[in-house]
Amino acid sequence: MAQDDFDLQDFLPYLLNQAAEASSLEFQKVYKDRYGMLRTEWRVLFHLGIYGRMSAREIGRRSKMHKTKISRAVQKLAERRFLTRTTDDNNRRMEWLDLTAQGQKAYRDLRAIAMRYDAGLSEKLTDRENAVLRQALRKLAQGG
Amino acid sequence: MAQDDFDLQDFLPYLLNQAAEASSLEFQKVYKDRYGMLRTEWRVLFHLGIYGRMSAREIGRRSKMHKTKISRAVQKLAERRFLTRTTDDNNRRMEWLDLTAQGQKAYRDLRAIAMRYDAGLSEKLTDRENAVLRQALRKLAQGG
DNA sequence: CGTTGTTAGTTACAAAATCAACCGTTAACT
DNA sequence: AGTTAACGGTTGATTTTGTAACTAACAACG
Repeated sequence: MAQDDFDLQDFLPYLLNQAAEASSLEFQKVYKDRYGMLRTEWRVLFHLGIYGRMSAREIGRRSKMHKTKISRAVQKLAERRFLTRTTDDNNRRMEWLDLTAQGQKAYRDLRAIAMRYDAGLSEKLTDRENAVLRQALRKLAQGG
Repeated sequence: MAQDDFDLQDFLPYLLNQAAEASSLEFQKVYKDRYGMLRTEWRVLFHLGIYGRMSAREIGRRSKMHKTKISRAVQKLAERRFLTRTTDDNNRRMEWLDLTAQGQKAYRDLRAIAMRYDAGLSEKLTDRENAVLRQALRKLAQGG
């Protein structure tokens, strides 16, 4: 009984959010239940796993997460021995973050799950939809 | 200096989230600064504005928001006289939610902004990308 | 040097989301 | 009717996030 020609399902910010939430749900269960991680935490883990050692600032630049979120995620990951922090000698404000062996292991485990999970999502879409979707999302993610 | 063939930018849950966040940012500013609303609140407002009178439960079913979020959003919107609540005579557990004149006005104002904003986002994409994107997102949003 | 500004990261406090337990009402079954 | 379960919605405690103000280290400029 629509009273209106505007449709929430066509409003991109809403639609994107619905899709994002629906499609993170199962993966969230894994990193949460199996590793007790938060979204921020697996993101930091993945940045280090994929790109190798970097600083918190650099993770922020790439992920657009706020520095306080990252700071707290790093703290927790360090407590749990998933990463180590080493202050840089030339610039003692910054720290290099490295995954420990344990961190690498968790990363590889989660990565495998992520890949399978992503493949499962892709199956819901045609090849063309997959290609165009990812392309379009990248444009939108850039912001501006 | 990737060490890895897995790319975060190809992982749909991540990519969707990046796009969702980037694309809600400016709209958020509007409903927050102009109406002091939370995301949950404009969503409730929009559901009532678009589809007309309904119960909190029905909003939850459609939006997949948790009932506590909705309950609190409804409270705030009622306090601010954007909607009224009427308990159903045949089932006194439930309430019918209706926008007040003031609520309708806020809705129409925000809807106009949303439409312009959505149009702006669409301009970043080709027609084909727009069509395929929305189609694909709807599939993903359904979950399962 | 000394002041001022910037950067990398942390902390404290307020705002919001989550989770479980809770009411009052209705439905289902005996 | 009497008991139990389910429903629609609320509340309170805890967790997580967001915002601002804060270190400590460095850089730039006089």
